[in-house]
Amino acid sequence: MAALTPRYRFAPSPTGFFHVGGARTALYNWILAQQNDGVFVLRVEDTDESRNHPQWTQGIIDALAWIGIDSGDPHFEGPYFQSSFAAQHVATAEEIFAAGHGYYCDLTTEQIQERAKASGLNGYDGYSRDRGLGPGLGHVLRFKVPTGHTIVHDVVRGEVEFANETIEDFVLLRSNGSPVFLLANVVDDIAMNITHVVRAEEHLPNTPKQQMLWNALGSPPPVWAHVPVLVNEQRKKLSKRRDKVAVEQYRDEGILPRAMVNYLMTLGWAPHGDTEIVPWTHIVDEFRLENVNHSPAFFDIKKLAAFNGEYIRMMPLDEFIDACQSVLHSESVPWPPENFNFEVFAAMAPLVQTRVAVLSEVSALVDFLFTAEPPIDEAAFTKSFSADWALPTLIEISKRFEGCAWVADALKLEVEAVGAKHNVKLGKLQGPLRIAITGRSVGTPLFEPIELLGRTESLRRIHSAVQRANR
RNA sequence: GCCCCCAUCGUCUAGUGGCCUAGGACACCACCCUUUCAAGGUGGCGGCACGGGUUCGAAUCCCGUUGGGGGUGCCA
Repeated sequence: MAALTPRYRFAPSPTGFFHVGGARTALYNWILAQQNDGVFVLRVEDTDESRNHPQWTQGIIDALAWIGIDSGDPHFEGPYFQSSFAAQHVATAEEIFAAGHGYYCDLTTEQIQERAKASGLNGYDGYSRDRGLGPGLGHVLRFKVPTGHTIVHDVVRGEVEFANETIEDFVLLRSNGSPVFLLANVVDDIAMNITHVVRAEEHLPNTPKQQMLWNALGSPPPVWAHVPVLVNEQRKKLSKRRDKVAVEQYRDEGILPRAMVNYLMTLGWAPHGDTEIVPWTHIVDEFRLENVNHSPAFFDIKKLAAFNGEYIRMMPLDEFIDACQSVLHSESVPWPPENFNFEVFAAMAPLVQTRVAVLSEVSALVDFLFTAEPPIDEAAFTKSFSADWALPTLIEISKRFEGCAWVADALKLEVEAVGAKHNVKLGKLQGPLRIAITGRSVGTPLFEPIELLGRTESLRRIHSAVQRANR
């Protein structure tokens, strides 16, 4: 007998953007497919065709590509659209009915609730099981849940046992004849020879229903694995409404895909050893589904940013400069500004690289070099010039700057000389100068950018600040 | 209500009965370095939810309690 090719399905819903929780599950499936020489099957899940927009699916594929899941790879298959198999879903439901595993029911939701209230029991009581109803207007097809127990063998959690009596006869076909998600899912999984279903924990309570369906259709159920969900600070499942969850958003802010992937993999799982920053190949070698944690994990943006900072600092300089190109923008300054100069930026890049965690922070460190009139932080300005030595020393510095050699080291020496004279340390003394040049009180080392800015412009800014302080 | 899952520093985790005085990472704090801010270095703070068992021995196994989450749709 030929060995069965393992097939892992990744089944996101077609909502315009891609969820970080989904990204992690995708990664798990992708790693498993690679480890076992299997196939990663992408199926976009919605029984309602009107929601299958091509651009949404493309968004999912782009996001997958960003985190390193390549749709051109031989291990990648799809995308498939669940809604395009609707006819098959209905036909299968009818098979189930014909085989005696289902029955039609004409009760409305209100009637079911009334019966439940009257009997004191929960949910639907199986009222129509033996009424012999056929398909018809207002009739739903329900699955006849057998007696006994259903045991779900889960790679992550072990055996989970459900008493079938606690599971009501669930709907397969709506009264308008359309199939429900639960059924569509199983039919598609069987049709696509799916062998492993790795998905979020929230699906665990529905798994016995799906497993019954697999059995009713004469197929051995797949290997199940329910991984913990990602939660917000309130410990609630990450929600698109409340939380910042779009992978694309992190991409646009300058999170590096390697950092994102590495961070995501440390939620619910950890590589061996004392360091969590590990290369992707290492993760692929070491990851085991059996070792995935059982409890929900908080998606910590601060830690993500810290990982990203590490990855930024690991980059060779030219790669860093290159990565900056795509994200150089800021809200206050249109980017790239008129007088953007690549050479100048490249000269600044080494000073910037250790000072950002996210690439979008880059512009705020260099924008003053490329704008005619950098906006001035008023509060910082006032504070910097409050010392009695501030204005006189700055004037003195500007005088010295008029004649000295225009290189960073020389500029620094001039400022230090003024400091020695007034008995003010360089760290303090450079405050007013920094505000004058950059408009801010913190930033990269000062003298390199002053050199890059040039004598004329630097002096102009200093004079302008002196005037402002005099007002 | 009913069903299911979960429980180690603030957070993410290591831990699979003795290597645990519970290890690491992020965050936080202090110091060093320093041209502000970072980066880097050193150190610090901080945890096995609770109660019963089992065992010579429990973070680890069992039961219960409490707390959290999820599911329970003619949503996906």
